[in-house]
Amino acid sequence: MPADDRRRRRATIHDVAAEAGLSHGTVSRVLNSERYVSATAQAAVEAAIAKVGYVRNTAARNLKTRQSHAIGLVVHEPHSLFLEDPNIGAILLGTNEILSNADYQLVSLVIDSDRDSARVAEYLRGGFVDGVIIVSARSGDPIAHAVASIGIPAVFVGHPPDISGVPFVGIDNLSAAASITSRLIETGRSRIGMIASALDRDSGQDRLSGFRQALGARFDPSLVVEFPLYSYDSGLEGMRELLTRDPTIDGVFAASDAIGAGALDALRAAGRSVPGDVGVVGFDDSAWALRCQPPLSTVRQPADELGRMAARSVLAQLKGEADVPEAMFLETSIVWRDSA
Amino acid sequence: MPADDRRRRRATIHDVAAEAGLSHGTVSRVLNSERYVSATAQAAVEAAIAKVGYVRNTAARNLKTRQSHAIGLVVHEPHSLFLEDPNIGAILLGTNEILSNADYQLVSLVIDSDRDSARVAEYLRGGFVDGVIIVSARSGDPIAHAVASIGIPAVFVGHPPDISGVPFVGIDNLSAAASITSRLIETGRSRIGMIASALDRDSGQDRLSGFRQALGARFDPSLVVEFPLYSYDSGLEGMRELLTRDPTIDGVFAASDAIGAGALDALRAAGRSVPGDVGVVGFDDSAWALRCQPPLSTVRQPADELGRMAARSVLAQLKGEADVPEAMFLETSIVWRDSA
DNA sequence: CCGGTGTGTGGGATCGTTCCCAGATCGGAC
DNA sequence: GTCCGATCTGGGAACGATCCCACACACCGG
Repeated sequence: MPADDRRRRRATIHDVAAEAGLSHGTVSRVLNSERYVSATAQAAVEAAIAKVGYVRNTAARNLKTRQSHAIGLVVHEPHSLFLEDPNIGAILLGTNEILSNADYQLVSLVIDSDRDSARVAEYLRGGFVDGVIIVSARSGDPIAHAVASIGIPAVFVGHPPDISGVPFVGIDNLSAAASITSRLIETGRSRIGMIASALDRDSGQDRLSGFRQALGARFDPSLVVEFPLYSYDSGLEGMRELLTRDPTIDGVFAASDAIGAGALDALRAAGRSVPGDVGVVGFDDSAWALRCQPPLSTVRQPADELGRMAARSVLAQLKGEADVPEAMFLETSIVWRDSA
Repeated sequence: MPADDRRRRRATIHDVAAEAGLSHGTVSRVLNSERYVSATAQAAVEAAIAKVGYVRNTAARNLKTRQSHAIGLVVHEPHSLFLEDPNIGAILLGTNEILSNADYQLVSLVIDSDRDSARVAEYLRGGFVDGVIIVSARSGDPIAHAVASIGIPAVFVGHPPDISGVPFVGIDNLSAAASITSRLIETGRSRIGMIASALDRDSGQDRLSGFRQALGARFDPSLVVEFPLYSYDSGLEGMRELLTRDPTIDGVFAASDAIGAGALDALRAAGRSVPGDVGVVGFDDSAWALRCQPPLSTVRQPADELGRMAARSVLAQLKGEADVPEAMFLETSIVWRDSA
């Protein structure tokens, strides 16, 4: 391909119109599959598009329609956890699948500091995105409040306890946690602790509540330790602490698989066998669960589907659909492996 | 904030001009920090911008300048590995840091099938991005060739063996591999194998070559197994195979930390102690290395800095800088832990 | 035969920038 | 005093879509 061929002006809607022997108005109508286009015109335009190699100029479209055709995915997590947490990746992939099929672009916005937070809020206000999907918002999250005040279509994946009126998709963390805790009880464990996490989020709170609910009268607050992050390190440290508080502990509910993996390693280091001496269960059914020694029993949550649902919800809001549900829950299930 | 305030037309350059008592031309000059703007005009415009809350309309700018102010990050990996490989995440974060500071938007393009490949090539041709950063390209990669033919600014992170003339950033995989293999020898191992991977990429090839070079005459091809993916599963399976081929094996170089983690688990399952019976070393210094039992000795490569360098290179090309270096290498170092 | 409704098409105005050209002002050199 | 360059400013013309209005035509019922 010669150099000047590459640099050649890209074909516009007018070139297509000229090639098809029609007006640019008609071409535009075909492009947007509007009504009132004859079959012959349709065919002529399509042929012309193929012939001149036309690709729509997004900038011009965006300018005229005052839309960006982009959706922001706000992830409020440290960069390190963004890489480590497989749920976030799965949500991202699911979201992207739906959006790219609908001709929308996904823009990831990671917030790791207050400075980021202000920058992202500014970005949202600037009209760079038509809608937002917010993952793992904490209570008091400035972005969540900014979104509510800007009034742009938004969805939460999980939802902060202090915001209402914004749709969200999620799972029933409470019953899932209660359910997996019950099975820990049923397998004969009597001294059961929990390594809780992210209590400033609904997921963290609800998992703790479910645990408490399942144990009922047997609930012992001294057997609950709490850490801010759903990370391996939290599990390592949390398990050490629990062993100190009560060496006879024989069951542990880890608020995430990463925490569970840390707990298993801490137990091994302390010379306890799993599931012999101590039963351990996790949450997420992420890659962590499979790679543990022994593999972790856990709650399976459909993170990719969560992402898809969230994307569909913003798109529906964008289309102005009236009946966008405010709450959407997805089913979870328990995967029973060897750790309990 | 009342509802109609929210929906109010966004301020344009003309509103700023009116507020400042100047022309829109002058405002534009301030916005783009061009020459020939008086200090008073500058100040007046800045004050007006703050007052009316002006944010530049990207669509209009992009339309006029025929640029998108976006850079594509093409990752040629299965979705699953995209989530699992911490290097890719670190590269993404580094790239994003530089680009967002330079007012560019990062667009991630994951290729997981031939269909994706065609879609992405079309996307690049469509002018949606001004430049591309290509991660983990394989030899014969259609996107890499498409980029070369479209003639848009591009950089490889690592580089495919069959492309030249396109800048790339990378590390010296060969000497790093040779170096870590040498220390395996120095600690007294005599039957040393390797779990190689990704031989269709320069990184995979060079790590194997380095291993071979370090062993010299002691190199035994029967102690090398090879898998397509740098994954945990490759390590698990590879180690089992090596143990079958030679039960007296006492040293293993895993081509990545994920592979190393798999190898460790396979060794444990086979009842071998590490580093007692077998010494294991990895590559990457990713989160995997720290979480192994025992922690993995490995090669540290600065993946985030790789991403930053790549971003800087595309930006330099975009600015039309003449002296953009074609090859950029970053230093690696060896992290000595307990596994060897 | 006429008015009304439903289709299909053409072409102008518009979105909010950047770019460029024309003109104004100001020194300094001759 | 004149000329020339440098500095600064104003305003018109794009960029390439979408949207809307005007118009042409077909068909139908009364």
